Amino acid sequence: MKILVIEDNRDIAANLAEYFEPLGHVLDFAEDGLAGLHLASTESFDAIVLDVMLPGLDGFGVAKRLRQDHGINTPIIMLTARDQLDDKLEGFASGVDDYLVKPFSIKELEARLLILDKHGPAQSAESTLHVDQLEFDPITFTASRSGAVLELNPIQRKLLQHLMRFTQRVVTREELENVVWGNDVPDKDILRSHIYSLRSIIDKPFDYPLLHTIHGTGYRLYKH
Amino acid sequence: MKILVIEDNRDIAANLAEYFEPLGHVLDFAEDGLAGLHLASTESFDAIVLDVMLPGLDGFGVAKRLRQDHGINTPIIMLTARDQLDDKLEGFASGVDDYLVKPFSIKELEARLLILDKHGPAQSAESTLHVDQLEFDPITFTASRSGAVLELNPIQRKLLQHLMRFTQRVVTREELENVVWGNDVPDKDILRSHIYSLRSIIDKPFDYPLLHTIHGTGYRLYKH
DNA sequence: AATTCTTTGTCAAAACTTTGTCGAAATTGG
DNA sequence: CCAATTTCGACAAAGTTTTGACAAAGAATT
Repeated sequence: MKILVIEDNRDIAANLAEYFEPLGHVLDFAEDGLAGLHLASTESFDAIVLDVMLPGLDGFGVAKRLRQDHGINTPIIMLTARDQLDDKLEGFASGVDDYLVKPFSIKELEARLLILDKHGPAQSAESTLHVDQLEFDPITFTASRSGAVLELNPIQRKLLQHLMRFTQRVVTREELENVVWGNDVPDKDILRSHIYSLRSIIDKPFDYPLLHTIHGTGYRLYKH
Repeated sequence: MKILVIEDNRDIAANLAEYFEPLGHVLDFAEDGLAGLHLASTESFDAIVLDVMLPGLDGFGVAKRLRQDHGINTPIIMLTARDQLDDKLEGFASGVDDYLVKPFSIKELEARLLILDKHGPAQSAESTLHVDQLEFDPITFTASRSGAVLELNPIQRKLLQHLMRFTQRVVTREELENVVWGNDVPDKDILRSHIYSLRSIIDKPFDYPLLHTIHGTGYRLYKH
């Protein structure tokens, strides 16, 4: 497993390294929120261990920005101090998958990391998305426009789901690329092809388009 | 949602309360099997979270007596330790609706509770399952399509049962693998073979297929 | 308003991945 | 030991993703 540890306390970081590296895991470290955010959004990890208290950008900020600005859904385990228990709620709201209260047993951390690795980030039951005549049900993976069923392949599905979730704002190309390929984005132009094929399914057969290009930035899905 | 938590570990109970109560759910707690049984049979809950290991009457006993002696079919999610996975079958036989292996991510529990809430106790493991012309009786383990009896071996049975229980959503390969083999999944390609043999029994002899492939993800059993 | 430059759209063929098929070998349980 | 079940492997079929070349649209510069 490749794990990113965002933690400013060097003792804790060193302990984690000592325990996990001999087990064959690869750890990367960041000592503050911004450095962590940068690493997390440019490289690909199986999990992120994130302290709440960090110099500069705190843990919530990191989690929120990773999820919202970069479309990255690598599982995150948050470390909180016992007197910050209320923070857990804020943590879950910012997209954290699990938390541990400090001081924690390193074995417990290991167990939870393994669970996240195996089951992936728990997608809490999402409900059907609507944008004008468009409908997408993330449970059955069925999409339709004005009642007509749309056949989507996996990439088109991911793009549509993300665009529908954030219909109220412009979605950047980079963000879409992260949603589809994680941090291993293949080539600059490939997204264009997929947007084209998505359009030919969700827009072309209908009266007016819903997927609009924001030149120089990205796309936005909405009724004009 | 009103949820009964039957769990003797106070840390776990406290964590559940901290996470779920601010979300607007109401939790009741019991610290042993008998107390849980009493609460569950005198009050009404939307779901029960039940630990296997309890002082006195264990989780299976609670589930069995709730279902059999009290006729209560409130959805039950069972919490099992990692080394008790083999108990799963016993659990389903006692009327448990779903499982989580400890330690678990609280978000995963939330997701499963929401699913049970949405699809209700009608989906409980004990009642006959119907999907279009397909029928499966989980008590006698007999399956039929349009009245014709289908002979299934154990793996085919588990696959069909799971697919029928979750007919309303896409079931991932990984999930099916876990259902059949627990956490010791043998090899990537074996599930394919079993799906093939399941299809040749439940679909091939009939007019139209019910088991559909969701490319890149898994399968879904439904009438198109 | 014409030119150049950059970004985005279009499309089909090639490369690649995932899934289906089925016989044979290995394993399991009565 | 035998019969049923499960695993395994190899190839075929189906489906998906990438690639590249050119066209069209939009922005910037003169």
